[in-house]
Amino acid sequence: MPLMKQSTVPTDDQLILPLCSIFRRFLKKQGLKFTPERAMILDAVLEKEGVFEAEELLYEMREAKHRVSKATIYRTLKHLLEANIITEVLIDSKQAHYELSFGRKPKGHLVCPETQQVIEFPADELNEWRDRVCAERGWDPVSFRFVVYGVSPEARSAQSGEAEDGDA
Amino acid sequence: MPLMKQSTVPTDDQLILPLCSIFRRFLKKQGLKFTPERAMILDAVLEKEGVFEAEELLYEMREAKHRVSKATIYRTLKHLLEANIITEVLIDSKQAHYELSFGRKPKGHLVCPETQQVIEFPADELNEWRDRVCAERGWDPVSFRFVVYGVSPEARSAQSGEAEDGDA
DNA sequence: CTTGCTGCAAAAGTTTTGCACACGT
DNA sequence: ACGTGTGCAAAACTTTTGCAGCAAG
Repeated sequence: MPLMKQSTVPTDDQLILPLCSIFRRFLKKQGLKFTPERAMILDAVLEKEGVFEAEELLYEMREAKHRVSKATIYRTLKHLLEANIITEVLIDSKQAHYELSFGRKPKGHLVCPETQQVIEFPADELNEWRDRVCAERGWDPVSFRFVVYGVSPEARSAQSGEAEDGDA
Repeated sequence: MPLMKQSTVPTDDQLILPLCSIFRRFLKKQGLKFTPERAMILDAVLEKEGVFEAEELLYEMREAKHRVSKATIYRTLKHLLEANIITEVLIDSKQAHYELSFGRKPKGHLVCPETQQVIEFPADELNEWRDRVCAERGWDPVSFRFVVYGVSPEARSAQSGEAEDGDA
């Protein structure tokens, strides 16, 4: 495989350095600083596959003996959002869920409330919807979220045991 | 167009009675009771146009001299969700937003984070997406949420005053 | 009557903030 | 050096829950 700049969707490893500098540049532009804590948090975010939560990051960084406070995690997530490196995924209203989004095509999420499963699926075609909906009203499109709720096979089998519904 | 039972979307007034009995029937089926508080909350929900929050209901019912506690509102909203009379609209992760959904076609939501505006738009065609996404993975489709984020014209003009971005 | 319901206030869970000190730039 | 950042713990907020008395079926 010959050398290529970064054309197709890069793997995680290929992503780490570019994202690091992108974040750095973003921070500098805002007059903010690139601290070890922020670097560590970005690293932790890059490790994650799919959706994650703030508390999850905190826990994993503690495991890895990295001392970062909850407050710093929340503060940094905010910057990562502004830098468009991560995105909020709206799964439930109780808690924020995030996902690495930099350089990736838009994704939808298939969620099973019973089992808490979250499956990602490609949803780039919905950009057309996004643009049309905005255009029709004179808005500038920014992004979209598409979440499908369903019953996963796992939930369905788990459900078998519980008689409940019976229609009127 | 010959006579039809209740084909088109009914107006709010037409909705009140049916929904009341539907809620009643739902409660009975679950062995729950139809109390004045629950009736009042359902009424308040029917008054709302578009998206609303729990705290909003509480406030408005206080205004109307209806004594209902916060706890009861939350508890009732939960039942209304189960009865499929209202739906959670996922706009941000901080707070739950609800919307009357009974007998209505699926809607999408256009949100401007700057101005807090929320505009509803028809999105029934996305049911096909929902079904396809589920079918491809052996899930049973339940529902979906489609939220588009954008900058509203109002936000754009408000923004004019603030110089900030300038690219690197 | 029996069982569930309400209100209150306290609890729980997530996210934010004030402050004193420490550290990138 | 200056201006931000960090950790900690307390605060802020939304939502849930335990309990004693009350009301629907």
